[in-house]
Amino acid sequence: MQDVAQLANVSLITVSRAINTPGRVAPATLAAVQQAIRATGYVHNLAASALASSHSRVIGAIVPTIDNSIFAETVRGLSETLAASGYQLLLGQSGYNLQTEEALVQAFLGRRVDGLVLTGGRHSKMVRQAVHQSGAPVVETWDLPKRPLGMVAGFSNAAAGRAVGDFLLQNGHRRLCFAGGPDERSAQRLAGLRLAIDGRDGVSLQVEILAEGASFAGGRCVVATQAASGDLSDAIFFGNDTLAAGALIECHHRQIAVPGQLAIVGFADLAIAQVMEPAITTVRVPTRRMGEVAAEMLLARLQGQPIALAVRDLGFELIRRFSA
Amino acid sequence: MQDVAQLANVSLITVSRAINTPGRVAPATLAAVQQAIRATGYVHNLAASALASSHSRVIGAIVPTIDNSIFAETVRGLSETLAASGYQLLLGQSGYNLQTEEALVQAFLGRRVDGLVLTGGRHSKMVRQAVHQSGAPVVETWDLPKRPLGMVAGFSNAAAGRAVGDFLLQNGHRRLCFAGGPDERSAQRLAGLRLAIDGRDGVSLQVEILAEGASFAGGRCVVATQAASGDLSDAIFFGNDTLAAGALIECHHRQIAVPGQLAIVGFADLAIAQVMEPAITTVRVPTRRMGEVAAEMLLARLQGQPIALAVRDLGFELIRRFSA
DNA sequence: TTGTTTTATGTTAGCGCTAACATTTATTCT
DNA sequence: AGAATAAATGTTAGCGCTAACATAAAACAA
Repeated sequence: MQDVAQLANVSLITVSRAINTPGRVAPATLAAVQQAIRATGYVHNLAASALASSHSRVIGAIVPTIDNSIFAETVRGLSETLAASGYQLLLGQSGYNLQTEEALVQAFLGRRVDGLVLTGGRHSKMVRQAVHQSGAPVVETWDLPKRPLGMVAGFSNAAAGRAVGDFLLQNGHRRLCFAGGPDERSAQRLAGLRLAIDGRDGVSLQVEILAEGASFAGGRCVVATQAASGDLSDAIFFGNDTLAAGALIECHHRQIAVPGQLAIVGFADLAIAQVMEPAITTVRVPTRRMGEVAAEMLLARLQGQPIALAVRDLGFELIRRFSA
Repeated sequence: MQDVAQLANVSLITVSRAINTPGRVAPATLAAVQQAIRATGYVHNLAASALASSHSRVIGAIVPTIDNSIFAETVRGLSETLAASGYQLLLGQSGYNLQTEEALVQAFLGRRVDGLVLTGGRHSKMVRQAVHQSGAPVVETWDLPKRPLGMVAGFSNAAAGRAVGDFLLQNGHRRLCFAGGPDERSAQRLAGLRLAIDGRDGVSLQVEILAEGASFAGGRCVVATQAASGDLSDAIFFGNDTLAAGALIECHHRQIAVPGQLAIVGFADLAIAQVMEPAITTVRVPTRRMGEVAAEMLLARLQGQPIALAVRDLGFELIRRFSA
């Protein structure tokens, strides 16, 4: 930076300003500095900048896993929106594990990230404390926590579960099954489903918790097990379209009519839900939008703008196709 | 840090050592410092640490896109291996765009990342220069560049294309079609396929470049177009299992026999390749392994270990199933 | 014992930048 | 024109940590 300043015949701080707030530098000076930057091949050291300004322009995001198309879309929305404002994304995967999340939050806070994006509303006590203490703005996504840590860009899993339940019951299904992953959001959807069932006579509910939250094999397995035991449900609500697609495939193999013998409802409205035969009835959630909104909220907060709505319910939509 | 030092009755540097190289501090002192850290709720400032030590413990990775399960697995391997060694992942998406890659590399270098992971072997001149000048170790993945930028953890797309070509020709297919994305690696596979065809009489090759590299719709479209024009190929090699699956679905709709009328080969061996009916013949590539190996190479280099093999060909495997 | 090596800890300076205030120069108003 | 204001630039100090060297204490050898 010294070299640049010398070459442009200005002081260090003017170079700094030319980089950070070009509007506050006279056009001629700005041009000279930019010229000098090009000539010297100077690369602005953001680590030093972060230290001096206590402002890192990095946002930390933690998702359960990235190889699940579901969260990948959220990450994509996040990273693109942030990149457009010169912010970078530090990515962590918690593997649906609160301990791991804790370690990641600690590491991110140590790096003095300007903000944090978390998945879901369930966190260890230490995380709640550390985040609070750090004062960094946080956005929780993929849920509508009762006791938010900060801002929220999500939807109600419980309401979605309830909507599916109502839909299934309205269609005359009575022997229901829920099959999802071991995570909190899945549990919320189940709770919503239970709410729909509550008080209704003659309705049964079987619950399958699958270790792997999103695999074809998991969905196949649920149908296979039920079919083998001769105890097929009327309808299965899966925590994921991938599971639902797997189930559908198993139904083809066993010549189980869908939705005739077995109705299938998925979740997330992944591309595969549309192309399966029959197309899968599912719940569309604002996967990508959550990432974008989370980024926007963070960005606004960092620019000192007051956030009108700190908790944004981005909603969901039951997409009725042909599998239920 | 001052507080911690005072409470533990040691100097600043001893606290620093207790954190960074606990082995070089007497056990009793270490315990005292750790106690003090807990008592004060001290969070080590890694931004300052990075500045002082010029060692950020951050690795920057750039993939074309993350919502493609293909790269997501690589990112996952990367991030998990890095996290295990206390390194974090700064993630960027280039959108298959060299300009965007350039901007990201610049930003990452500005943050003084300790290493860089890039996808593919094609980069703008500026990127090559900047990376070289920065001296940061780099790993290129998903390809085996002729003129590597640094280390490589990949496989030969050309060889994979050639293998598919040989396989298709051996099976008597003569009117071939290649359908892939607009990226360099896809082009390499096409080049390999052409090598297999070269000099053979009576073999034709149609090429379709799809804007969206991985969608069901793209695959369907290719088959639909060919069928509509009454000019169906014998075999189509898709750049992606998602495309291949889309094609298969369109074949079902149009009652085109696979592989009888049309043979289909995919790429990547995604989960969907196994569950389609018929199961898709594809090329398995070391998706996740590339991320892990890239991380390991970087980590080794950063610890000053000499890398035995700077270019690692992780290979591929033609998985013969029933669609070709 | 005395000198030598090893181990543990401390002191000083500085990583590369920006905040906060100070100063200079240009512009506006009466 | 001269005072008042605004715009552009500069000076100083320090962000929180660690490298490099310096020193003190402990362990060892002759």
